[in-house]
Amino acid sequence: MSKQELVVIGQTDEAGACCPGLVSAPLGEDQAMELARLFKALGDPVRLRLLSMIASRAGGEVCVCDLTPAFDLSQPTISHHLKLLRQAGLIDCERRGTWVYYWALPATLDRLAAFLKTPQTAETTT
Amino acid sequence: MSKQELVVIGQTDEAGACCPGLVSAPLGEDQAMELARLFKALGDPVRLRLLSMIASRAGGEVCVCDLTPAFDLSQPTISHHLKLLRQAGLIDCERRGTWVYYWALPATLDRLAAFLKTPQTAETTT
DNA sequence: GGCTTGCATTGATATCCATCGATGCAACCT
DNA sequence: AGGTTGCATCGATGGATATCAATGCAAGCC
Repeated sequence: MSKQELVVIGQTDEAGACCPGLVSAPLGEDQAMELARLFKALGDPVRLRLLSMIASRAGGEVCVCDLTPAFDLSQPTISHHLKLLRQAGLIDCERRGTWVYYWALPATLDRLAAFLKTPQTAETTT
Repeated sequence: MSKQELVVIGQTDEAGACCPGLVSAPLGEDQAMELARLFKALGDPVRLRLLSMIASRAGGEVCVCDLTPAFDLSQPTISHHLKLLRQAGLIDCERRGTWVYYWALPATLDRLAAFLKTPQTAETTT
């Protein structure tokens, strides 16, 4: 039997607080749980479209009244998905008068992107 | 320059380039559905750890017999998660004699990373 | 105050999913 | 052939989740 041992390398958090990358070392349980929460928030087509509509908006902000009619879903359902995206730290919102405006939090997106990136392209970040 | 020399299998998209990025333009329904399937596969801590264990392995391959004992789960459950990762195009496997070996498909990971990456992070610390 | 609009919350429900034990199947080993 | 090991598949089940109608709540308007 080829019983090899998978030793979890010490999570060397160098220059990055949480996770040095999916490929660099096996994930610990805690990190996996936290990251899975983020990816789960992206694992729905409605939420992906919502996030994309918010993040790609030129002014950086979108009113909910501009998001809801783009879907064939009820208003509470859209509100529910926006809440999940907000709880995941992907977007944030603010009420301004009658309307509520949402904007994207690119730090979380970049963190996930860095986590997924395989280290085959050598580059130097500032 | 800096042309990618990797043959990206998953990008044989007849409708042109699949997804230029989450931030560049609102996602269509079809693209959102396909990408959500991928992110959903990553939205589980067990699958994230499995993928990390596979992708971080030096030789590039891991035997299932090395993966299963790392979890407090039954063998069918691990097999189920591996199947989902494989259906998502994140890993692939091959039977060699008695054992089955899994390896990562970095093209899919890079595609997701590129999709999440924001154009340029301009120090957004409000 | 009373009415309307925009959005969030609640409660209910149908569907999905992670997990398990049992079983099946392929390959190796006497 | 018979037995054993490694892994996948099946069927069942409890918990999570996406969705809706109804309702609540804040803000503007009459």
